[in-house]
Amino acid sequence: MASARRTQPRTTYHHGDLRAALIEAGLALARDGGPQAVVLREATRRAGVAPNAAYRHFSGHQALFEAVRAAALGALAQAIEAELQLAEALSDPIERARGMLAAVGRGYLSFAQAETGWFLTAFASGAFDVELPPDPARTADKGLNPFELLGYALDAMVQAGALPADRRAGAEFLAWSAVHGMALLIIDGPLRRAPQAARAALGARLLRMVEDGL
Amino acid sequence: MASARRTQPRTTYHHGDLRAALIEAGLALARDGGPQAVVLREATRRAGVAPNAAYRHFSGHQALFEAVRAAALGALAQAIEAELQLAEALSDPIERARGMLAAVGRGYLSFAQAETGWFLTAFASGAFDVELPPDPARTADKGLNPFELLGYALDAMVQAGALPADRRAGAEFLAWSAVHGMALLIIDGPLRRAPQAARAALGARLLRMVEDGL
DNA sequence: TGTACATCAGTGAACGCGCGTTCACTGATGTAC
DNA sequence: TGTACATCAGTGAACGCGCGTTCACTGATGTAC
Repeated sequence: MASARRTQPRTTYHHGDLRAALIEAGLALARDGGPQAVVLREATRRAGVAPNAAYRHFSGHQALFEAVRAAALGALAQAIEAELQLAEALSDPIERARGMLAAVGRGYLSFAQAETGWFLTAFASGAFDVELPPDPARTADKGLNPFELLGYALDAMVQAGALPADRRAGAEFLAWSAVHGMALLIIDGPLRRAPQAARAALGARLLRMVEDGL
Repeated sequence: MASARRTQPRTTYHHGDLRAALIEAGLALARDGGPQAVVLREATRRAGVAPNAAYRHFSGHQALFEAVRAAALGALAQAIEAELQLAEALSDPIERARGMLAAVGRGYLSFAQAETGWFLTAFASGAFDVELPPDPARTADKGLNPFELLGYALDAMVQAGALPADRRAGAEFLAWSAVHGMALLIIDGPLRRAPQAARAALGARLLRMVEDGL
């Protein structure tokens, strides 16, 4: 079942960059197994190394997991930022701001569907405490985490006059709730078997609801 | 750590109602440990019975878990229905319908906070397939699951003219997304440490957003 | 009403599993002189 | 430039853990005659 799929055997005694290799392996495990699949022993197997070698680089399983989670969160940030960039190019300020908010939502929902394992890993218990990883390859350009990107879009809404300033406070939580909830309905809930088109339509409707309702 | 806390030893060889006792024990485990804590061996320990005795009543761990989950879902339905009943007493039709929708949301959010373990168990992977348990003690009066209760409130909205009929279809998913997402932000997300008053205020604001945005 | 016996609900002991983690170790690296 | 040696990154073997599950069994129940 859990095939080892280790990389080609090393020729050197030292690995080179075991820490990165373990995170990479953990990321691969998370990708198609979610948080539960991030298993220290399997990560070392894939890195072609004895299980206890991991303890040179992580204090234990928990520490490895946190690193993997941070990386997954970084991947989500990158996905959102990619969507965001398209919207930021718009010239009309209001359209631009609205587009940005929708982009964050769309990026979030697409990522949840395209990278379900990472998504669930990113938000495994306690995930919201996690800082973005300093690794520039995984941190998106703006250096913001997904939550902060949402705030960024909301700020743009206020600046453009598309959102009354007195509704700005706490608006992240409302928008995030809606989108996060729908992501879970899609991943594991009643929308699990809904066709892609139906999901997309509901997603768009949800984003409109948020925009109107904020 | 996981203290056995078994009930007083049996005097009879036969247990009496082991099936119910195991579900009850599983429910207790879920209550303060979430879905992960529903462990077959521990449930038998608490029922004062050998581990394999469970196999007389359940095909395996999975089947026991499903039963526990169904019961947890039933408890949520009951909590929602209790809120719902208050709102149904209102005389003005529009106020009544609006009150019902808000009641479902409030019931959902309160349950998530008051019975976090059960809440997470009810929505553990694949939960939405689960039928309500036939056990009348756990099934709420209307015999509807939480999702259906939400639909019931939305129907009332349409009947009262508080929601355009053409927006009715799929409205469950939008409302559910918002409320479910906020429940998770509260349980495990950035609102984890928010004071109770702040949560309640955000919850009310979220429900208003849903109502306006639907 | 009493007895034979099939059926049912439990017991006791053991299994293999894969995990995270610890121990004492060895091979490789790089720095001081 | 060469050598001694501290330091670092890996190895190999083993641990205990608790789990779900299986096996052959025994005690209790209830039904047929």
